[in-house]
Amino acid sequence: MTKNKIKAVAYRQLAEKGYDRATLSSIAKEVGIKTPSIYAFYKNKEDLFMAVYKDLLQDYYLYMIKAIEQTSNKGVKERLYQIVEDLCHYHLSQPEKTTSYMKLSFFLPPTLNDEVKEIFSEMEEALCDVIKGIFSEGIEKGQLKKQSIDDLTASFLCLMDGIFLEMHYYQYHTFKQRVQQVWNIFWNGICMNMHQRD
Amino acid sequence: MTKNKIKAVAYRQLAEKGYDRATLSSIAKEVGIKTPSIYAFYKNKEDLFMAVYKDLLQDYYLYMIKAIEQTSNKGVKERLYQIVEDLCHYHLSQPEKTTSYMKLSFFLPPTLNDEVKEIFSEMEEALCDVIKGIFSEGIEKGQLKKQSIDDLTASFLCLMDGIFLEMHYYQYHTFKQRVQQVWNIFWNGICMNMHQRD
Amino acid sequence: MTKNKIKAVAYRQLAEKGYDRATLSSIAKEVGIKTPSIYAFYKNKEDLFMAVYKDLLQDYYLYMIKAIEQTSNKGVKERLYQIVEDLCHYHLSQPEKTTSYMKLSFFLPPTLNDEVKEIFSEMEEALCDVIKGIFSEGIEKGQLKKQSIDDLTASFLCLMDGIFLEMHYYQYHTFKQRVQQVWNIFWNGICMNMHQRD
Amino acid sequence: MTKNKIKAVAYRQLAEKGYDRATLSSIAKEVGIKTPSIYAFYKNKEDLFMAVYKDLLQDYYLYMIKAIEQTSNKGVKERLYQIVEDLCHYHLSQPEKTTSYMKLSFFLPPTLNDEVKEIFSEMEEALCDVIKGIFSEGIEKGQLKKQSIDDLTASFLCLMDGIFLEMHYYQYHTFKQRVQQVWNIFWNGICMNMHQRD
DNA sequence: CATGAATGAGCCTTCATTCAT
DNA sequence: AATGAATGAAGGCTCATTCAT
Repeated sequence: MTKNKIKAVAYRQLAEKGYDRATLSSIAKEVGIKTPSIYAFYKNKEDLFMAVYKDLLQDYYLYMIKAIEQTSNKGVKERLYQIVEDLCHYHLSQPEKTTSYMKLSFFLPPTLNDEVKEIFSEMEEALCDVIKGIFSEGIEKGQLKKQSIDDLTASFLCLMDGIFLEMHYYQYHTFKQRVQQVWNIFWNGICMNMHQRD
Repeated sequence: MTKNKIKAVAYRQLAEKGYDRATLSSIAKEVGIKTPSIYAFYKNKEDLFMAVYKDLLQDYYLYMIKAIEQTSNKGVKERLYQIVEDLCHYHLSQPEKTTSYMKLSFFLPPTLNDEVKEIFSEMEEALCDVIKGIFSEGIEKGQLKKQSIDDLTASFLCLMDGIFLEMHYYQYHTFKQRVQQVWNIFWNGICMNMHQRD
Repeated sequence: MTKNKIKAVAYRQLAEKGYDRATLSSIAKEVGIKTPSIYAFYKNKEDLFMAVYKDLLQDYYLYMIKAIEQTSNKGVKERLYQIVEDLCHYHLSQPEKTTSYMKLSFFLPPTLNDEVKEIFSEMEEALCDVIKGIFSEGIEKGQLKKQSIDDLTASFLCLMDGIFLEMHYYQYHTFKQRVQQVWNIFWNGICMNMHQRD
Repeated sequence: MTKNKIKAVAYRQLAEKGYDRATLSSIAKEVGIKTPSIYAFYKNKEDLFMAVYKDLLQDYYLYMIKAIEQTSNKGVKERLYQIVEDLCHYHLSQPEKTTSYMKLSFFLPPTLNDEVKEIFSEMEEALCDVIKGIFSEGIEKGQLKKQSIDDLTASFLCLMDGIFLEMHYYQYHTFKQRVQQVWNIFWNGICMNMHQRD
């Protein structure tokens, strides 16, 4: 279906060049159609990229939610670690998506901003809820020190953001190593360690 | 001096709109000159933004180095915390610089990329060295657990990156709170805590 | 067809004003379209004028070759004279082409130079061959004095160049007269004149 | 004297790039001054190039007149040949002047055209007169066949134009050879050859 | 004399978009 | 559904020129 091919290319070029340099004509050329044909499927450049953005966000969201749910029968530590792992895996396995995602975050054309931000907020909230649930459980079960759940969540999300950013600077191996360390330190900071952290 | 005014405006618009949308004509208009006048001072759009970028990087670098040096007589914990504080202060006190800085990181026009990356690497290396020094000292003095210094440094930088990214999403108050938490957890993960973390 | 109309106008303006002053916008205006429309047909200003040049050279070449071939059943003197006549006729009947042709020779934008020169060389070579053939025949038949064919050809081409240049300076009548004289002198210099030149 | 240096550079660049591409700023750069400084010496770009053109024409004219006069005690053949030689020498020894001269002929900015043409005509007339004188003498002395002096002059000038144009296409050696041949043929066409041409 | 600063005019080019086919 | 043709708007840039210093 041409419509999807257009979206896919738009999305690839968004990652590569950003919104402004991802020209409708360059997209058309890569798809193998003429520029005006795009208008048969999308009202606008804005419209096209709105579709791309929505896909992008939803894709990430669905992936994370699903990944987290699959760990529901594991312990708190495993679950949290799994989330970090999943985050890494998601971005590492499709770096283009990640780049798009970043450009999306920092470089939205003003018009798109509001609508995208809304979707973004909704998603974040949902993800937050899941994570909060895990922390609640951890505290209830005595695996985590008693702490404000909101604080823990915020802290965890911050860690994920850090990792997310670093992914850009470092190469695969270096990156993996760093994730490991940050995780250890994080976990040791929040877990209920009897005499010693493990 | 017009030359500096141009650079300042370019820099403000870079933060606001990014490289592509920071038009020479829009810059000229804000400065209060006509577009071709820019060429009396800068060879190019690229040239102008190269100047902006160099300033940006150098400014940040000098600030951090100086800030760190001013803590040289304090203890390890204080020094590390101070660095985090300084990072925050730097970006919070001049959010435009930060935004520029981010756009710079993710959205360089291809030509500028190499030269900027080089400057960037040099700076990062210098910063790294300072931080490594602090960790060495901490371990020697028995304030930190014995750990690979490289690992500690990497971990600390990752934390700073996370904070850096978060600065964008959250508002002042929320942000400050999060920094606090991340810091606590980080410190507790690395310090030589006798019986209890403080 | 707009594409051809653009080329025709470009060609007229090239003759009138030369490459630099033949602005895309002035061409567009004369054609009755807006400047960017030109880009629907030609990639570039360079591209457009490349097309003009190629046409120009080919047109001249085809005309001369055809004209020469039509004299193949005549004597050497008649054939050579006919070539001179054809050259004059070609340029006199469409002076714009000639002017373009000259500007082309002396004032090519550097980029076009190489490609055009190549075409030009090919053409010249082909024309040379035909003329050499005529001289060979003339000598074999004893109508011309024995002389190096290469020299004769060179000499004849020089004569044509002279005429070509003069066409620019003088008005029709004067010019025609001069051609006559140069031809007489040339022919008398090369023909096998018994006692007297005729 | 800066004024003359400017003219010299203007003249060199005219030869190299033609009027339009010989920018005031590129001239200034080569001279080693700033663009507006040119206006201290010349009212205009047009004014500057008018000066260049006048020099060019006068230089050529003076050279030819002087060269011809120096042969006044020689025979007709020698004198005519010497003129051809001088023409060649003039252009070959300073090819830049020649190129300027040609661009001047074919590519004058419309404004300059009239004034330059006038100077040009005056010069040509003066040169014509000298040549006519030589031919008159040749006929009177019985060295040349009786022919209209105007025709002979026209014919000779045409020969010079041809040579002038060819100078552009061919390299030194080839060119010299051609000149020789054309000259022979020309002379044989006009001289009073008893039984045989020499 | 020389120049730094500034500018109006204009050039080539690209882009998103429209519309008839 | 697709495209050829066309365009308004705008962008980066160069040029000749002016003017105050």
